[in-house]
Amino acid sequence: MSHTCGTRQARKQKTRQALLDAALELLEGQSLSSLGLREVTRAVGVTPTAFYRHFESTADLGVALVEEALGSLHTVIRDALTATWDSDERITRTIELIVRHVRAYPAHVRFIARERHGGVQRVREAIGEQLAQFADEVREALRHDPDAAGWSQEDLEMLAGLYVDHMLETASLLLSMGDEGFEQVADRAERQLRLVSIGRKHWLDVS
Amino acid sequence: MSHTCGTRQARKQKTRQALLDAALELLEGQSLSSLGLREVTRAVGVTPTAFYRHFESTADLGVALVEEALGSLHTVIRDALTATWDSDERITRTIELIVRHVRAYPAHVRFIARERHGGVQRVREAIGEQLAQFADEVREALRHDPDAAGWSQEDLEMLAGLYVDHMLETASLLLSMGDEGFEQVADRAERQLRLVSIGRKHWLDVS
DNA sequence: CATTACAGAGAACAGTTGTTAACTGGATGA
DNA sequence: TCATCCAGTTAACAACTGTTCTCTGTAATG
Repeated sequence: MSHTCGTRQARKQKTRQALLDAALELLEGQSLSSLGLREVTRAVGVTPTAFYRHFESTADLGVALVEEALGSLHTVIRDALTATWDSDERITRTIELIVRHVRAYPAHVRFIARERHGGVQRVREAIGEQLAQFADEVREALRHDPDAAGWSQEDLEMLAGLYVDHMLETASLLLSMGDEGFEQVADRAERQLRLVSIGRKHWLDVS
Repeated sequence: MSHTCGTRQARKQKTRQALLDAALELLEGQSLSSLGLREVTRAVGVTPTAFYRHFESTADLGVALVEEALGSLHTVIRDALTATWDSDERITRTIELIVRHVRAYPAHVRFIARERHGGVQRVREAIGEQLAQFADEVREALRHDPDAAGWSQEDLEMLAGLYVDHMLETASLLLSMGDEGFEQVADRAERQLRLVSIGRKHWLDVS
């Protein structure tokens, strides 16, 4: 790597980011548990030993990638939750947000979908924690939703989990489709959310 | 390997199965894309070169594992679909079937959950095809269900997809829990299915 | 200006990998 | 009975892996 410009910390963070970027790109064709340290440094153009200045293993790098990938998703979710749309428009807008996010950060989405159940324990755990936090926020937002008034805490969690899982499932399904299938998948996901929405309206009728 | 007993074909299938079993066990701690050919043969106790008599690569072995793992799931699904329970009992029984299957074949479930979005394309495709077939069967069963009478083909597919995805999500969530969390997860999954069921009953009211 | 801190380079290590080729010996089939 | 087949072995190959140690040059610190 060139030692040409910028302050010390800045240059360090630059190569760190380069390592993350290169890893993310390499992970399009394999899973984290087969990602080699040398492979990453070779793609960046630095010595294998330089890797240790930033991460102590590829699993460690994976955890960093989780924060990067789910950090961007986090803002998207907060936006979707705080917006005050009516029930029907909210579904349409949410799907639109997902589609937009998949188009904007496909590698991030792929990484999360792949490593969520992947072969590296620490990374699985990191993703699990973040997703649990997402579910908590969704549940909290649902508490102030008129369509979920009077629901028990357990039922709110149940619904929040359904939404988070469905979001991830939709995102990774969008990824696996070419651009021509986007609309079809998005439409199906929208109808699925609508079905759930109808179930919500009549949930207290029976239980 | 010992050349001691059985006919020729039988011994060949025996080591083939041993390779599959060993691979499945090794895959509990990593993903397929990092599974080495030598690693598998070492676990079985045969020479690396013997591997080529059965598979041409670990990806090839992975495809074979897909058939084995989803073959057993297939019978479970058929049983659940053909049984004629009423709507409420069907949900309870279905969850019970999933729980039982996860307990009986945890390694199979883990493999499918991990490699469904994993790093090996051919295996992803093989799983995708099988799951699409599952969804087709579910959709066909839904066609004769009174609670889905008058639904369009697209809506039936939408619902079937929701069910298949939810089944897999539930199964892999059960896997990641210790035995003590089983009941809780199963209960939540059951309520989620009930929510969807309520949505089904009122689907035609609005669309 | 002199000193220290430290990101990255360089070289070497033991161990592993996938793959090839030639070989062995017991089951198979005429 | 004898020739054939073929699952598995043996040996060797170049290439690659993670990790350690020593070194270099520049930015930061006083």
